[in-house]
Amino acid sequence: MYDVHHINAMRYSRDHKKQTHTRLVKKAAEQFRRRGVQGIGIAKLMSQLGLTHGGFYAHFRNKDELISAATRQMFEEAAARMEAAAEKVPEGGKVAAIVNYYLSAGHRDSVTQGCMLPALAGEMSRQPGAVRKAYTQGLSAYAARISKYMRGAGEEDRRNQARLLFAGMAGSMMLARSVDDPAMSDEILRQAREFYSSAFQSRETAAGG
Amino acid sequence: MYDVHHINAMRYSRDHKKQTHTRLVKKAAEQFRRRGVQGIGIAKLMSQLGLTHGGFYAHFRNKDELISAATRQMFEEAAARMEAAAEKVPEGGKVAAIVNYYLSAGHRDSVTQGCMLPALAGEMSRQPGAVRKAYTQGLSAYAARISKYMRGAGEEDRRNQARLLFAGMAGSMMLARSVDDPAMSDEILRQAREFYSSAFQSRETAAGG
DNA sequence: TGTACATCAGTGAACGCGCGTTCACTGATGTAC
DNA sequence: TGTACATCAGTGAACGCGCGTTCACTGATGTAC
Repeated sequence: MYDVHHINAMRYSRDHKKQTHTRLVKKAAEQFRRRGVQGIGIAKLMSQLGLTHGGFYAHFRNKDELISAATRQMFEEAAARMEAAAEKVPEGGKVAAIVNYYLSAGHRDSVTQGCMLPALAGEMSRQPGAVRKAYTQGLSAYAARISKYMRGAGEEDRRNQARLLFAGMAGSMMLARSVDDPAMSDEILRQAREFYSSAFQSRETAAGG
Repeated sequence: MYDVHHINAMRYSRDHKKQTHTRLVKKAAEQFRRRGVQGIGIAKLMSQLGLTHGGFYAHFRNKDELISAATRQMFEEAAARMEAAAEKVPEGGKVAAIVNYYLSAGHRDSVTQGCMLPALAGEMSRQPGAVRKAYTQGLSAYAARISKYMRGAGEEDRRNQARLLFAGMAGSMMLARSVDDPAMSDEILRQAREFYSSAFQSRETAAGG
């Protein structure tokens, strides 16, 4: 269904532009998390790919479209990481594994690779409609992918549990990152790990699985 | 201990400048929450007070000092609101009152008057040292003022409980504000109210009132 | 009571800078013949 | 195999704009005499 029918005339390899597009979205996803959506401009972003700013508009109609694409990318990345953390442990420990991974010092210290919620959700309420739409869909998809590890009466309930858990963990991570004092930051994470892993037990544990 | 000794030569009333200072901090606290710290500039802020931008530097050395002052103001305001919500109800219901107030649609819809955490904590980790210091102190003072309503073995434990509760509620409020869909937003708040008011019971209830 | 002067909160032009966006262009490539 | 041409990802000058900050100034006031 791609436009593969008129592949003719290209400067670089067949899918060079697609690769540039991908690199751009990934770099944006990193930089937005590190500096905030307003904290990094098109020119700086493009120069970090070895390109100049004018070329940006061959890939996106405007900055908001890039923000939307980066938002989808960030949710997708984070969901994959959470699944990876959960898949490493046996049934019954999966929620604890997710909580311990999410609320780890490693996750705190790698903002550019982590969940977007602690870094960017506060700014999302100030974004234009198109961005918020992409964000809301991304968040729902995120909760849906985590739901399989949660306790709950049905799929919808499990998704709500996942959303509640991630909202809470995002709040604690946000505080752990914003605070001045490293010891306080560690304490915030430690207390949150304890609280959330006991409050949300694994689906299988609860079911006796 | 004020500089009241050389009160001479003044255009307006005796404490006119102090009043302007106060108005400026309050307006900044509103606008920062609504638009983000980078979303409102000195010129716009001053013009909202009927003043011009140049006068700003008679009140603050730079924008960061205003951010610090506004941060203290926001924590102070929020703490007072939480105490007011708690004082309205009898012993045993105070944590529930705080949770229900914090996670209300009213609080969600009045960003400019609400707790700064859902609106600004994400940006705080990107602020310069002086701002983060004021923020960290403000947060600790906030937790200390709420601690009297919390369960816990000692004062430190109760402060930690308050911080954990507010981190979690801030995360849920942040999601409720960022999401596109009003029904989803209401659901996020409803589920969070249920979860946090049952997870954190009042000090007096736990102690047997 | 009347005049000269000092005070200082606030004014507004100017600064260098970075932003998002537009657009005429370049030049390496694949294709047609 | 060799030449002319079409393609198009990326270039870079230019746009209008808003930012934080500086600084010489203004003008209403209180004080001194």
